[in-house]
Amino acid sequence: MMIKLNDTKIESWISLIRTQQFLLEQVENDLKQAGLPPLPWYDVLLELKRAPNGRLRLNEIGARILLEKSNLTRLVDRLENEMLLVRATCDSDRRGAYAVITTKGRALQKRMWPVYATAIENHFASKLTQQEAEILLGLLNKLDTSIPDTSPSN
Amino acid sequence: MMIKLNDTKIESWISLIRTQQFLLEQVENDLKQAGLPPLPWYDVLLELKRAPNGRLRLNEIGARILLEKSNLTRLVDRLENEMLLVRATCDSDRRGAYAVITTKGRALQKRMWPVYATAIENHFASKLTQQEAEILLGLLNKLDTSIPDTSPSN
DNA sequence: TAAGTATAGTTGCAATTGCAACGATATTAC
DNA sequence: GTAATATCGTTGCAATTGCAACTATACTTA
Repeated sequence: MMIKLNDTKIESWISLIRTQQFLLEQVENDLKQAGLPPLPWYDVLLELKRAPNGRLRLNEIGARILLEKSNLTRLVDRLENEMLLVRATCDSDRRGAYAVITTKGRALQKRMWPVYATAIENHFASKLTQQEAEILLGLLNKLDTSIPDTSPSN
Repeated sequence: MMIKLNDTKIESWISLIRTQQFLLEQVENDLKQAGLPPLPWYDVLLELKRAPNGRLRLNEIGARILLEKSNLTRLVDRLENEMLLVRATCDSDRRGAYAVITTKGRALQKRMWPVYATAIENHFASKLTQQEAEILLGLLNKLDTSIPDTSPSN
């Protein structure tokens, strides 16, 4: 069963893990240097901002960003404490809760994006040509048969 | 400064983050299902196994696998508690410590590899042709100008 | 409609992480 | 040689994560 697993494939697996970890650290670091909160905050705010009425079930957020539901609960807690979003009850399904982005939340998302974008550019995008980025994207898409899609993230 | 950052590049950035996170979760999960410890344990054991005399400065381990030094200290603590390695003092630099893999440590590494390899095959390698893996590796290498190298990992 | 099962979100707890401070050496510059 | 500085590894602490248990509500099936 391991017949097909050769060195190149192992190397690219390791490289995928390490490179992502390394780049993510750099980007998180840039955010921190700029006095901004970590990336998961951005992810949540962005998803909310994009959603109609700036509201999404916790549920749906969890599907978009890869996050355990208990961790999401607490991430939302933190954002709510900072008044970046508020929770709203859901009438159609009373087990559920909405998260609704606030003006303050929208402002923070807006403030984070240029820093995030610059970090992506510096640590990632500047190292690839346009064509290479396309190829990379294609390969990554082959790898995740089951991940929710990812549209441009500003 | 953001002139060059277009949607394809953003998408491939996001996809890199998500895909790696997703795949890593799957692989960690397989390890756990098999009753085996998490990947960082394997990484340390593998580096030690490869090193001459099965010994490495904590220092050097930290350089090979991406890990904060305080986290490494504690990871080594855990492995030492399980007697998978032992610490040894370093005479040439008395601030430092060696980690030395034990027979039990070598055995665990050997036991983990087939499970890890199968997981890599199932979640990653099987989704790429040989040629695609090579291209991916090439692109990833362009992205990390500064990561310590990664040779085949069995 | 009642019983059984599934799902949404929360909570408690233990394990892991990240960060800053520290002690002990090494290294550098004078 | 000695003071200043840097590095190695450890520790304390706060924040984050992962997991399992739990409450409340929804769905399914008979």
